[in-house]
Amino acid sequence: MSKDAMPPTVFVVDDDEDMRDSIQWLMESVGLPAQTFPVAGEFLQACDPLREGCLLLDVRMPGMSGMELLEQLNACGIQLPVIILTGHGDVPMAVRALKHGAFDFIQKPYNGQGLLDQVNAALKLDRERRRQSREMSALHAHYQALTQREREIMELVVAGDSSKAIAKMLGISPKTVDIHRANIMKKLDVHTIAELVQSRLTLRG
Amino acid sequence: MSKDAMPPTVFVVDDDEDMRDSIQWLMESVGLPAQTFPVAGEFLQACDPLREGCLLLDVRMPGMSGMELLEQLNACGIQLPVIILTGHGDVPMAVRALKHGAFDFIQKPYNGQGLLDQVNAALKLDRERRRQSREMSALHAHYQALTQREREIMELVVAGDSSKAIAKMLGISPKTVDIHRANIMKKLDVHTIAELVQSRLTLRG
DNA sequence: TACGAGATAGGTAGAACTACCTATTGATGT
DNA sequence: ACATCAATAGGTAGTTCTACCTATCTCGTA
Repeated sequence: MSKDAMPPTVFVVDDDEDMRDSIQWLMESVGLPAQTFPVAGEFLQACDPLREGCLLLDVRMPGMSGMELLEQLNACGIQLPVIILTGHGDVPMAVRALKHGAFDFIQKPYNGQGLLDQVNAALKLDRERRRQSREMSALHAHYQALTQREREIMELVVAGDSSKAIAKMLGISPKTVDIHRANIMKKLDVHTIAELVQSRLTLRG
Repeated sequence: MSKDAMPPTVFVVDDDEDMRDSIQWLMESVGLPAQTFPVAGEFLQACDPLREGCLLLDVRMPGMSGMELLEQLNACGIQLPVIILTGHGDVPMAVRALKHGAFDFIQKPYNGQGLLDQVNAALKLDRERRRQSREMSALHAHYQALTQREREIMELVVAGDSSKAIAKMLGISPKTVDIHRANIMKKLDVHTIAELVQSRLTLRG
């Protein structure tokens, strides 16, 4: 089974074995595969950005703390939704976690159904993010197929310049600009200016 | 002085008069105008979306709670950055506030400089939001000038349909579609399809 | 009732775009 | 040395868009 065809997984990082086991049991009781790690570093090693899921993360642990791991994941650009689950939380810590993009901050002892609800919400968010990111990457692949000259001309077309105007700017024949335009449209698989502009704006402003 | 030319103001809602006075003193000591309210409802009445600033909000108060006010502001679409400032906060409350868009959640007794830092950050966010919103509103005003039929046709044009195709869809003459297109371009003050699509996409995805 | 706005539609002319075709030049890689 | 790709450019035909013009019909309002 290829990685991105694997089912969404609930990753758990907690130094307390009983806690890992009970969360794993809870998740699997509703059919959610869970994978547990006793230390943050181990998860970071094994972490694969292509794996779909969410992360249940303890804060106070030997070695790297949960907060550090959260910030590390941000720094790596890993978008996995993170639910902080801690027995020693306070308000400033919760604020800091949420400001760093944590999906939720829950205190132990956790409420089983409440935790499942949040896990499902987190998984839904991850699915949605990956769906959007897939749409982008298809466009992005096409965009990569463009030559330097084609990209240059594409920007001018998207900005609203006519072939004639572009030709004047670049000091080439309008005919050549038309050829480039045709190649751009073909490579990006769009058929009108409107679609071209839309796809360009979808790939960052 | 017109409302939007007024300086950014720090609004304070707290039922404790000493607290209001000390915050007001703190803000004015660094040249920030402050305006205080003893109850949430009073602020909601006086609240003007055009006034620039941020809101320092207590949670536990007679009448409407700070949390209710925060959610009320969201419901009204008022974007003012809100800093929750409370002596009786706990983790779930902080999580709830931040998830409802609060800018920060600070526990009393507050640290003077820390609070000022957050207030300044909140004011900066508000400035930035209003700058963007001003850019939109110029476009938006033009968009309001369009008739229903023109908007309908604009959507189709932006989607990449040709005049002929649009005419067929609406059961009218391509000529009429051209007339509408010309009116749209004139009213929105754009001169090419590319500009039209760009301005449309700037006004919501 | 008369006026203006909005939607409808036609004509004409020119500009711009699109889809085909061929062809040369220079760089890059096998 | 030969093949491929990128960039250049021309031709021709057909479609689409744009910019002017006039005109009718219907509504709601002054």
